[in-house]
Amino acid sequence: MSKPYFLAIVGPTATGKSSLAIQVAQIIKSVIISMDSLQIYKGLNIGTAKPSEGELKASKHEMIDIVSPFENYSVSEYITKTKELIFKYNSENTLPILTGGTALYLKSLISNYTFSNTSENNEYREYLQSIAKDEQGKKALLEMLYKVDPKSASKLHYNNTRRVIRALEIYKKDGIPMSEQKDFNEDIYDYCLIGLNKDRKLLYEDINNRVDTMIDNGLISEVKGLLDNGLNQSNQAMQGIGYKELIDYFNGNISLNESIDKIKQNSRRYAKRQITFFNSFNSINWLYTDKINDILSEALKIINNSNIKDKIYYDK
RNA sequence: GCCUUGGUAGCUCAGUCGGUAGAGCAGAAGACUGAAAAUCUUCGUGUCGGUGGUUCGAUUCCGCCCCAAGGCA
Repeated sequence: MSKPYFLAIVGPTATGKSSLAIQVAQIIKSVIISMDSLQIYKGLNIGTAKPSEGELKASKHEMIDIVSPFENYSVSEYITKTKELIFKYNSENTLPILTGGTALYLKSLISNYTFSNTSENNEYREYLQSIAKDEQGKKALLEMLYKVDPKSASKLHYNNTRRVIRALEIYKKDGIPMSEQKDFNEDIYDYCLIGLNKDRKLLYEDINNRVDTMIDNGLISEVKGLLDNGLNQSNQAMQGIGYKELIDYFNGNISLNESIDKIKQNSRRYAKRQITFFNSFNSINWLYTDKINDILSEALKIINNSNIKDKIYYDK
């Protein structure tokens, strides 16, 4: 029996992943599964660079606009849903194309993280948070983790309160440390990974320009509208780049220009973090868009030489 | 033209009572298991404006020059 299979097109923001994915999807009669932690939210369109209506019509897209911006969403839910989609499309002899910049989603999928059954425990989180008020408290929290899960603790810095708390939360659930959670690290999928990147300087220029375009396209009124609907900075969806900075502007903390500069800066830093994370996947075929004329044919070449080449059906 | 205050890291500036200098921001590198566009870690050599002088030794004191801002004419 063959393994489930997919193609993924990844990379930092503003490298043309979506556009390439749509082109490939049309050629190999495929379907796109978005792999983006913010495009899942309804109403966040301009700031998340969500595909246009035309693009959404040109190819079938999954995992876009699937939750209300008032709700929280997690990797675990994403993985569960995406697995189902991969199985479903494979059963129809279709190669799904995962596209997006959320590296954790891809990593969780291909490492087959189980995430156990330890969902969030808000009461406990608040209690732990109250301990971590100052440096002493943060160190104390990490000490608590050392007592129950030294392996996880040794990998964490006491300042990374969020992760320390998460590890304690997992232990609290049923006494099994995070580092002992069953982890099926076997390759359960056949996949081909294509990464898009470009010269850092060019990438940063493109990011800056894209932010200006988003502003021209009405990002400010998009954020205003979301705020008018009752969202605020405490909503998970509003922590996205382009949203939190404009909220700071609307709250009167910074000027509009400062806000826009901050959006550009945070986008650049984000892109760098994405590159770092994706670089840790050693099976990515990188394409530098500033060095290659015909990205599409290069991408197709890679796919046709990959271990999923038998899963491509040009006509149906 | 004269007076005043400045000229130190990409930027804003601190500092050296004379022993070749350090913060914030920017930037770089990295980590990543139910918030991931999140969260976190590490990284600071630069003709101390130029040039002469004093000195064992000057970015620091003195002279002159250049540049900038403000004031007076």
